[in-house]
Amino acid sequence: MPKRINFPEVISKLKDFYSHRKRLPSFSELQSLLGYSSKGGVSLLTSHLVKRGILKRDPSGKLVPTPALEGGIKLLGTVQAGFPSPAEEELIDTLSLDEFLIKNPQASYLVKVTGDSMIDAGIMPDDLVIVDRGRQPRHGDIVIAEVDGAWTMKYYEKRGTKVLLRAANKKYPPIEPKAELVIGGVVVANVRKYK
Amino acid sequence: MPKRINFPEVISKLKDFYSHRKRLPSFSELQSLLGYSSKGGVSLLTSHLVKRGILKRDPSGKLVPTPALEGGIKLLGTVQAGFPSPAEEELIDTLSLDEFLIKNPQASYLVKVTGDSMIDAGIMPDDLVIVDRGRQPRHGDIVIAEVDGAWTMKYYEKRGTKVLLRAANKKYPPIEPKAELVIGGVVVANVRKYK
DNA sequence: CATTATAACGGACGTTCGTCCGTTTTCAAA
DNA sequence: TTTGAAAACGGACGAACGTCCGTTATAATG
Repeated sequence: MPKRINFPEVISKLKDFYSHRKRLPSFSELQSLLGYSSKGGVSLLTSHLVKRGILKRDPSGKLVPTPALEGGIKLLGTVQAGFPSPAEEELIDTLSLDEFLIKNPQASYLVKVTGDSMIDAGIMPDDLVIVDRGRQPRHGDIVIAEVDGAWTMKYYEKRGTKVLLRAANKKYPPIEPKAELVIGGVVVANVRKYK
Repeated sequence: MPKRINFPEVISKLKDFYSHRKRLPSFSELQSLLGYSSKGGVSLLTSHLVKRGILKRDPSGKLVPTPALEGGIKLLGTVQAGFPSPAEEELIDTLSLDEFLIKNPQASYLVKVTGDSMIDAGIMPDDLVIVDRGRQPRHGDIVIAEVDGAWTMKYYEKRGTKVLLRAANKKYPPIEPKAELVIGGVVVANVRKYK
């Protein structure tokens, strides 16, 4: 039996388990997962993981995962910084895109973009935008609005007491809504998946 | 005591618990959370939640959350479809951005974009790109590559046996790497957060 | 070689967990 | 009013859980 714990391997197995099962393994599951033959050993191991910040204990003393386990993504500076080697991976911060992009999960929706009316703002056809409908639009926001019975995406701009809806594409003229302006929500993020 | 279960309220409380604690509540926790005075009642309730697809049971019989609980985001069609009312929310599919965008969590990184070299591809300064470094670049992919000691983002294009790195901005001329071309990874997604 | 610290073993123990089942309450339909 | 179905109560039960602790094994140090 070895004396050193292979942390990268343990962490990767934990990640695997958590991302597939959406819960942490119990001690006995960890036991067979990692090849221990006693629960005591597992107990020691988990205390190390807590020290390292891989796991933590919630108010009631139960083990819960930290962001490091939650299927998130490692965070880097800018491209210039280059890429980390596997050895230094443990130092890197992990981030959940869901939590990062979505403030109000209950009131947010993912909508596929059609048309090129916002292309100059970097929003292209087939992109997905995250729309928060529980948010008051402010000058400069991109909003989903109902215009003449159809829903479109536009910049929301205040001109004195009036409101102007402007596309990010010179092909389309700005719109000044007549009576009532129905806002479906504010675009809080744009997401594009390649391939 | 009522006879009908208030599912929206139960679901919202479950979401709350899961998104904050990263685990499901135990039966006794559910009991006090929902104001039951017996575990039997909770047991009945959970079986309803399983039937409705809010929870499910994993191979070992333990309760685990479905995507509907996992802090994900509701999925809609295109903008034209308009917005759902709270009443019909239960029907909507939920999606985790992490799982949707990231195939290889272990080998993926989030990198902040500097410069405007890919602006015609809709990748703007301060966007975040998800880079998968465990993937072979193919013709047309956007890659992170080391050119003259600096890391940049470019289209990866095959010209016969040679490789051309091309920016999505006419201001920058294409680059034909001389000797070795170091690829840091393939850009698999682009993410922009507003405000 | 002797010393020391860490890791794992192997049980014992008390607690919590979730299921089960008979009973009671509530509501709606007949 | 009677009947039936669904929801919750209230406990009992066995199984699983995680902690604890003394012992043994391993490896690094000097």
